[in-house]
Amino acid sequence: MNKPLTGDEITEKRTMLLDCAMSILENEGAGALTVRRLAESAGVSRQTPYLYFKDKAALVDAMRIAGLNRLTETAQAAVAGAEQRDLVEQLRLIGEAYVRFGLDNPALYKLVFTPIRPDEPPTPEHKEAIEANQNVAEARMKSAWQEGLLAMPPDRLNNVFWAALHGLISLRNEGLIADGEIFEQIRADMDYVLACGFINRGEK
Amino acid sequence: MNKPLTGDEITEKRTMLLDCAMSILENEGAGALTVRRLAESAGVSRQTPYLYFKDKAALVDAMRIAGLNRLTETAQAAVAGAEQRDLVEQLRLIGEAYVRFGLDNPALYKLVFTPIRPDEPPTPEHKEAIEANQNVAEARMKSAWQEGLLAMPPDRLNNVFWAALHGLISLRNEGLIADGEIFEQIRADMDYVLACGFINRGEK
DNA sequence: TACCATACTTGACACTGTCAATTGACGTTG
DNA sequence: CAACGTCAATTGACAGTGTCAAGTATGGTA
Repeated sequence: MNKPLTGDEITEKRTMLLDCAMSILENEGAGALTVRRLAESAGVSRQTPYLYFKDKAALVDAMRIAGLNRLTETAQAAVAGAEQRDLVEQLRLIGEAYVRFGLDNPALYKLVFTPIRPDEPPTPEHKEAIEANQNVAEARMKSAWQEGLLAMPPDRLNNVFWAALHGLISLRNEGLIADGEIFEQIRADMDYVLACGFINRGEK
Repeated sequence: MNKPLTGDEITEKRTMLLDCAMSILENEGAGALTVRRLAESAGVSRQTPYLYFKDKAALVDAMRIAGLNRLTETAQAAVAGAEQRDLVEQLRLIGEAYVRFGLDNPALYKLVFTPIRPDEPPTPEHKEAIEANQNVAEARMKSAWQEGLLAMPPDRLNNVFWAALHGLISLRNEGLIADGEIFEQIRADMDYVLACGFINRGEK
């Protein structure tokens, strides 16, 4: 190979490397995620990842965005068939999908929400991915707001809602909540938060 | 020096090393926190820290616990003179101290709430420190619960309360909330969460 | 005075991220 | 058609990391 790569070839190899990195992260933990290990696992030479990612930090950033998008899709899929149902019920489904994702992919979840370079601001792409992620729940809340169902502005309710989920997942990832308890807990917490935000909840 | 160190000497040197590590973390960021750098800054030889901490992970664990205790003390100090005031107001003070701590010591805050070894459970000492930290707010909520002021069990309200704070601080640490906004936001969010948890809030 | 337990230091190693020089395969051009 | 030049890909090298293991030195004890 000698000629300049087409844009497609570049993104293809990038996603190939990203997938490899993802499976290393899931299967062997964050500690095993090293550039050399990635190169070996991808069947390329040591330095090749640097042709597609400026840094290791850039690689991890890309992983973060990919993980975030995956989380967004998971949440969207959770409400895919329930568009007609109660808004509160939809939010419950979203929250549950969110927590399940955090439990199923603890390493990825932590990676997604742990910035590597605290000094530098997040890239626009990253910011966009986060907004898309938050929007899954927030869009529902905006609908509810327009229908006059909400006791507080939707972005604020979404903050509290998301923060409560995030806090619970973090607590569990630190081993401070037993696996068995967390699903009841998340359900009850969601109910409380939503009860706080909605003027009158639907049923049961 | 040749004779066995007394327990006091050991803990003295341990805390000396811990303080050094803390100031490195604050002044130069987490990336600069290396064992060699710590040794140099403490005026001892490369390997000396290993005489007092089994691992680098053990050192960081100790820092985590120290930071957690410092946070606990900060929160306690925030309500020290306000024991007689409204419970909701006390919780506001605690929450504000909490957020202020997170903003003032972002590196330490992140360290405290980021487990290094996700596989191993937290040590008893760490667990104890976390419980003490959570207890600052939870004790107030238990009082309120006994006075019949709460709409939900105190531990659950505390979960939501703490998770909302933690989520907000994390968001800011990732640069997703501007510094100027966060204090109004935290205040409003606290009000909402407490309004959710308390049957009837105090005043204003 | 000789010893020796023990705090501390230095040597060494495997491993990391990453820069710089090298290689090697192809389309272009003389 | 052959020499070239371009550029993906590889390998060499280096500083820096955590940490084991061997060495050094110091001061109480026999």
